[in-house]
Amino acid sequence: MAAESSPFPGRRHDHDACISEGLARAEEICRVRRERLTENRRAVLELVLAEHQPVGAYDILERFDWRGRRPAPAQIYRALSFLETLGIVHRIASRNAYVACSGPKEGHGTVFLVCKECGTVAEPNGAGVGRSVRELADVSGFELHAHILEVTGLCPECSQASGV
Amino acid sequence: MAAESSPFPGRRHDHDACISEGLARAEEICRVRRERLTENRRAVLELVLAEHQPVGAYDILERFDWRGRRPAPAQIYRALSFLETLGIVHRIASRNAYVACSGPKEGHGTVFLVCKECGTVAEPNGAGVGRSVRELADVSGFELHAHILEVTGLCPECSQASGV
DNA sequence: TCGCGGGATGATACATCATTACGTTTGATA
DNA sequence: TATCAAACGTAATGATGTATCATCCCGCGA
Repeated sequence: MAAESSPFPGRRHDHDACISEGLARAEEICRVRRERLTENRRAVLELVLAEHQPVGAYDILERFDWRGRRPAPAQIYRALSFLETLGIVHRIASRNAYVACSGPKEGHGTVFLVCKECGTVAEPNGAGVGRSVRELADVSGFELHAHILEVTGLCPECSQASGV
Repeated sequence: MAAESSPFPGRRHDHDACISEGLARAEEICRVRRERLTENRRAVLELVLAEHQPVGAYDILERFDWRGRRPAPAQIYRALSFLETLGIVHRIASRNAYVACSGPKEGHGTVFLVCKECGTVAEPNGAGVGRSVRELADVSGFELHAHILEVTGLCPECSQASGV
């Protein structure tokens, strides 16, 4: 049952589907917000979507060889911050790296499970944590604006591989 | 009652006491663990304790003018990571900066309330959040090792000043 | 007290991550 | 098609964090 509700992508999931879903979501959000998903932004998003591990901006830069040209860091960062405002890419502060949002679940973008072993990042439903955070803020007299929780440990697969 | 249990240091708290308590704790921990609180480490700790705002490593570097010499970054980082292993300094990843631990409460080092306005960081009791995180990890099949929650918003004083 | 060994330091260089500045291009729209 | 704001291309620079290695210092045993 844990496996069923696990937010981790299985070893053998259809990754092409992840990518096309991610792109489709981006297009939809841009359409609604009347923003432009330019070639640059789309290319950066594809490179972030390509893995479930967080990717550094300079990693993207290296992999980015769009028509033989090679962009400067600023270009990558511009695309990344645009994609962040759209909520389809999140920054993992503890790693100075970026991951694609795994879906528009409740509390998405607030909780990240980061595997120490394989680096995979999962984004579980953060509703429960969200409640705890609101309580805590209330009690502390703190006016809550946002929160991010980064959890480190071992993902189901790496945990099995090492522990058992 | 919110004020009573607020983890934020009041405007007029005895800050010298904060500093000497912090140093005393560090000495005690070092004594127990048979580690050395060298002059460097103590100097860095004092500079981190000097404020309730997170301090960047290079800020420390600038303020550090120990007998006219000027240390290199590595020295600051070495002291900081030592102090982190002791648990008396914590890194605020979202700010690339460091704060002194406000005390050995339950769940200390796991939750930080960061004021957008004045930058003050408070470290509330993270037990409730800790439970949510364990539940979440369980459900996700994730082997939990550590977690850090960074909450942004307005501290009680800034909230009063701006909102009301 | 001497000297040995491991941890801490001092110093240089370098690696990595991110932003600023500014002129040019592009695309929506009036 | 003229216009203007947004996005791009490019160079430079700033901010943060590590690697390396010779040297120093302190606790500890002879």
